[in-house]
Amino acid sequence: MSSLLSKHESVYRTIRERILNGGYEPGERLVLSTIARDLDVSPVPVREAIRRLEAEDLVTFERNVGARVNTLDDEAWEQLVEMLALLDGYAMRRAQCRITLAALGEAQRLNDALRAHAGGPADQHGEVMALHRLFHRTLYAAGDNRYLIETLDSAWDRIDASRVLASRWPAHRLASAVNEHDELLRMLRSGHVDPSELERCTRQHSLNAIIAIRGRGDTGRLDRVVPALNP
Amino acid sequence: MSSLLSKHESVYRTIRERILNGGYEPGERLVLSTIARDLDVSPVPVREAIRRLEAEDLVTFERNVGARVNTLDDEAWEQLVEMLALLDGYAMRRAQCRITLAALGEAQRLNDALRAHAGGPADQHGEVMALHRLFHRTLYAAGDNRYLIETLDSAWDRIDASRVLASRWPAHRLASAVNEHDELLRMLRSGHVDPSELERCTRQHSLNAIIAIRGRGDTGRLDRVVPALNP
DNA sequence: GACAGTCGGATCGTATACGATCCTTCGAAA
DNA sequence: TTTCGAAGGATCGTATACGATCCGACTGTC
Repeated sequence: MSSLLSKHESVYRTIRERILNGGYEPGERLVLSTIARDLDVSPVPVREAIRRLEAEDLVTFERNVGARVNTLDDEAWEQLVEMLALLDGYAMRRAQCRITLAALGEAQRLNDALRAHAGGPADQHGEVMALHRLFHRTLYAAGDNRYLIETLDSAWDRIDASRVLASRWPAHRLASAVNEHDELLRMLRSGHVDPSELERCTRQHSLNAIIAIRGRGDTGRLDRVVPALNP
Repeated sequence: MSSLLSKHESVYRTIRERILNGGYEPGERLVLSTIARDLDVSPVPVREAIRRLEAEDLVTFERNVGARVNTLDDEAWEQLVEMLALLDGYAMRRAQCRITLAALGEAQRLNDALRAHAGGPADQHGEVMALHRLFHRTLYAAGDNRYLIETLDSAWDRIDASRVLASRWPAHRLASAVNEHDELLRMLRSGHVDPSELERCTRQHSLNAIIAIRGRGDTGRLDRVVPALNP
């Protein structure tokens, strides 16, 4: 007789879930004994769960003090997104010669669903973020490199946990992003696009999120170099 | 009265060290109670250490069975190096406009030390690998993006742990790598190199390691496209 | 000889207990 | 009023204990 998940595993998933969708805020303290009582387990499996979250850079643990949900200042957030842009762009390059028609169709459906939200009520931010992440995930999963996918997922997790996009993504950026997605899908389908060019455009699409959050405006275009983050 | 490190922390470092430099082989079992006795602590901090190593993808833990040092098959190894090439190339691009003369000099010294090993006895493989990794680390640390650096370090760790380079790096590859390093340093110093070009060449340098291990030969050149891994 | 079933040792999983550390609070002296 | 220091509570850190699970070996049957 055994449950499917060990206690440590289910505790891990529960805490992680709460961090990612705002149940625990950035900076919030995670007290072992409190969580243990809350989830009806002893502190031991909770400690193990927190160690894993620490290794994933979702929480910070200070000896004899305890754990807190990580916060991201503006500079850290931009550096993280910059890495995500890099990985996403390359994953797209790999996807170009591997993606199936089914995956392309799925991505198109997700982007159409996103378009339906553009200009809509701002209180569906959670759904929009989930759709947007799923759109990208569908594409980079087609790139079929385990390490790229894991690192991308991990980066997205930390971005979600930071609540930066959830609280500061400008509403008008969504429409631009949807158009850029369409453009990327066109490039994928065409079959005649230089891989380097596809990678460059995909990277630029992600970097545009930084520019939008910085409030420098938003080109919504991939076909020219926007103010470069790195000359 | 307290020691500098908690037991869990020092256990973590000890195990990690052994995994990285071959004290524990890929595939080897890590038995909690044995390690605990060996390091003179109770099994509890050992479990925490193993959880962290699991989250770092250095070991795999199976419920009710135990932990093993991770193994990398050829395909996984190539995918990991491919990601490393991507990150390293971009870190170099960032470094181009940030690196100091001191860091450039340090990198040159490390590469000169590497050159001194080329053609030398093959039993100094450990030192060569350490120098090589340090050379790259000096450069991408200059890129000054915390996430790039952490992800690169983590990827190098897993590559070291796999023992693939330690056991299969062809001796002749070292001389080529040293020349490529020189070429990259020249590009960094010149100040007139297109950032995209620098990134491309740096990426290619890392990808050449895959080609060398595959045994397809080794161009030792960065100025033309070698048989592409991704068209 | 092949196979199923049972037993036992090895190992993991978690609860509990208790000492160690930190941080806040409160009070007394300057 | 400010500062120093002691006391107490909150919380962490680790050892120990013991039940649960897995796996290999042994035995008996066909």
